[in-house]
Amino acid sequence: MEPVFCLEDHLCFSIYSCSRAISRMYQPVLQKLRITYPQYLVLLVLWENHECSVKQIGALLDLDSGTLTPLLKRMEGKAFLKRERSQDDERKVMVRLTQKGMAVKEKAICIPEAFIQSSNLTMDEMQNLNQAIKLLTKHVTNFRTN
Amino acid sequence: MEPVFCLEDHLCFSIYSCSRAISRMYQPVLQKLRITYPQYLVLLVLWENHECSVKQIGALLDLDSGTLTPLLKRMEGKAFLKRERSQDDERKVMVRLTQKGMAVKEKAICIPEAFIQSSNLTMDEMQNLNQAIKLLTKHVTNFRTN
DNA sequence: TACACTTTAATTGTGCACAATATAAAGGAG
DNA sequence: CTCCTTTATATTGTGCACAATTAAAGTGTA
Repeated sequence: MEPVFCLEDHLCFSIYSCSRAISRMYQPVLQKLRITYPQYLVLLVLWENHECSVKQIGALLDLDSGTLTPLLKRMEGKAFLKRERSQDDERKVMVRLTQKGMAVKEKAICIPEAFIQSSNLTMDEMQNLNQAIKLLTKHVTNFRTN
Repeated sequence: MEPVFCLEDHLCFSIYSCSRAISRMYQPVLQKLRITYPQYLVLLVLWENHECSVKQIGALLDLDSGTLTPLLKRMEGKAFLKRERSQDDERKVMVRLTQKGMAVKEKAICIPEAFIQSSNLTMDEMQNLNQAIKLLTKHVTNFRTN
């Protein structure tokens, strides 16, 4: 009838909807660890790079200081990490995991595993989908509406 | 090194990230129409079904009243729609587009078009990706972490 | 009819996202 | 060494998301 405005066909909607479905699926596990999904992403970054500036975390997760500053403060409040100004460059705030922050890693191992199981995808399908979506993100990001 | 916790390989992250990238891409166009992305989704629903209960909108968009009630009030405030209690069933709030709400449709035509262009995907690729993501959403939604 | 149960919205509270602005430090150019 | 620009974070304000609770209307059944 009106294919252009059919909700069903909106890829943007299925992606938006999928993203929320995933974080709802994660919720029970994350709640046990006393973190949220975006906080889990920050931990992923810090497990890979032991010390990071706010800027670096933002670049990796594509989040700005308006999101990260309060989020990191909450995580510091729960003793997952420390925030302190860099000595060399007073503009930078360096973020570093505490023992507790490093320790959650063991308990979080089930999270990517649960997702892989729930997804019902083979590793190949998963990687292909991942590549396709990353490419889409890249195109969408670089696109400027005249 | 540690494939399980590599941010790069997290499909959940690429989906989350893509979703935000898309709504940022839409932002300039949506701002001209004085709506947000979730509000655009509500309009998509109402362009298809002229009158809807809050419940029905929520079922289609997978959003609850905690999100929809204030969102719909804002849209009512901007005269895109009317909210009123159903006569038959006083529990239901029926939502109906105003002339203005219907009229935006013409101006919004560029939104799905811009997305299709920006995505750099053929119609086939788009539909395949859409199906894949919907299937993933379904699996993730039905999955219960023991 | 009385009463438990279900359904539908609204409300409350917390935590993102993100635009816009502010502030302070760093890094030049002259 | 100044002035100017850039960079890094913080702050403010608006609008989602969503869990949890409340309240009111409908339904079923003894």
